[in-house]
Parts: sequence; C-alpha cells; structure tokens
Amino acid sequence: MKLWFERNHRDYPWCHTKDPYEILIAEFLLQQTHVRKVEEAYLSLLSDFPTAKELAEASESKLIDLISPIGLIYRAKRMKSTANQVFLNYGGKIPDTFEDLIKLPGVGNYIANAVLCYGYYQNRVPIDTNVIRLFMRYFNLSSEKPRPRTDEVLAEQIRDRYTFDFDYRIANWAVLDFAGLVCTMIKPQCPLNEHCSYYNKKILIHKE
DNA sequence: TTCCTGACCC
DNA sequence: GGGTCGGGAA
Repeated sequence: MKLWFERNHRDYPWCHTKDPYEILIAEFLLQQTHVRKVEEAYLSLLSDFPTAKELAEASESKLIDLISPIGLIYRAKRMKSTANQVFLNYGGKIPDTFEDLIKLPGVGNYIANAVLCYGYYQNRVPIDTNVIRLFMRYFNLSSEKPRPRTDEVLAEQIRDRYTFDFDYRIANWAVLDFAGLVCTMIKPQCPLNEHCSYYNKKILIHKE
C-alpha cells in the first residue's frame, strides 16, 4: 500500500500543510463533495481568510460566494460560526482533542478525527464512505445497520485491520486515494484482485 | 439517475 | 433510522 501510494498518490494542496486550521477548512469543503472541485474553493478561501480570526470576521455573503459553486451552502454559516468559537473559546487555536472538536458546529466524528490526524499527528482513523467501501470489500465485512457510517462495531473492525506501520497521515491518504482511484464505486479495476474477497465473490457469482 | 473524503435534525 | 442539503460529473 505504501509503495502504491508513493507511485500513484494524488497531490492536493491540503496534503502539504500541517496547519490544523487549513486542514479543518479542507475537510469542511470536502464533505459530500467531489475532490476535484474542492481545490479552487480551498485556495481562494484560504487566500481571503488565512486564519480563524479572519474567517470569524468574514462577511457571510462573501463566504457564500466562495462555497456556492460546490454546493451545500449552509457550510458557510457553520464555518464562520466555528471560526468564531475557535477565536473566542480557544484563543484562535484549533482544539487538539476530540471532545472539544466535535462541539464545533459542522464538525462531526469524521472531521474531528481528520484534524487530529492530519493537523496534530495523532494515530486516528477518519472513517468515511471510501474507507468503509474499501474495507468492507477487501475483508468481506458487513454491517447490520442501514448506514454503515454510523456502525461503531464496523468502525472497530476497520481499526483492527488498520495495521499500517508508517505515518498515519500517509496511511490515511493512501487508503483514501486508493479507494477513490482504484476501489471505486462503479467498475473498479484493481491490482489486488486475487487478494480481495469482494473480487473473488464476484468471480464466483459470475461462474455460476 | 446516482454519487460525492458528512453533519444535523427529527 | 431516515430525510435533507446541493451543484456538478459520470
């Protein structure tokens, strides 16, 4: 996986920062949004509002203009509100604990873990739709719940199998990229085929 | 039409 | 547990 990442990984601006504020912005913009479209919004937003303080003082209409091309406009209000709380309650510093992070408006389980991992180098696993799809397929995991995202049992099974011996920042990006580029939702073309229980199951069904 | 590095509401 | 936000690409 590490080798695959070194050869094939995608290069996004937020992969080059360890500033928790910039990470937070990226994760905010990325939710339920195609990665390709986020890059421009991310850069212009950081260019206009380089710190939490400036975002807290930003005009809401300006924020909406920046976010409207990628949808989910309510994120503008949440981001501004979060910046305000960061400024008021934490002296402008993004919190470094899970408990404090999820108190912020618009920050849930995934974004909190992402900030802790990418911004504070903690060995966290932000579990999103990509990670779930990849691990459910490869390890033949299943979930009782209609929404695997909310399945804490499944999350634990994924973390158990998340045994990378290198930087978790790299590992998470690698998993994300691999799921996004190779283990895709529709017609995946995967080099790990024979190792993957999902592929083997499909072959089996095909033969019958 | 479905889906996208989710979070929030009921 | 399920609905909803949302523009854009496949």
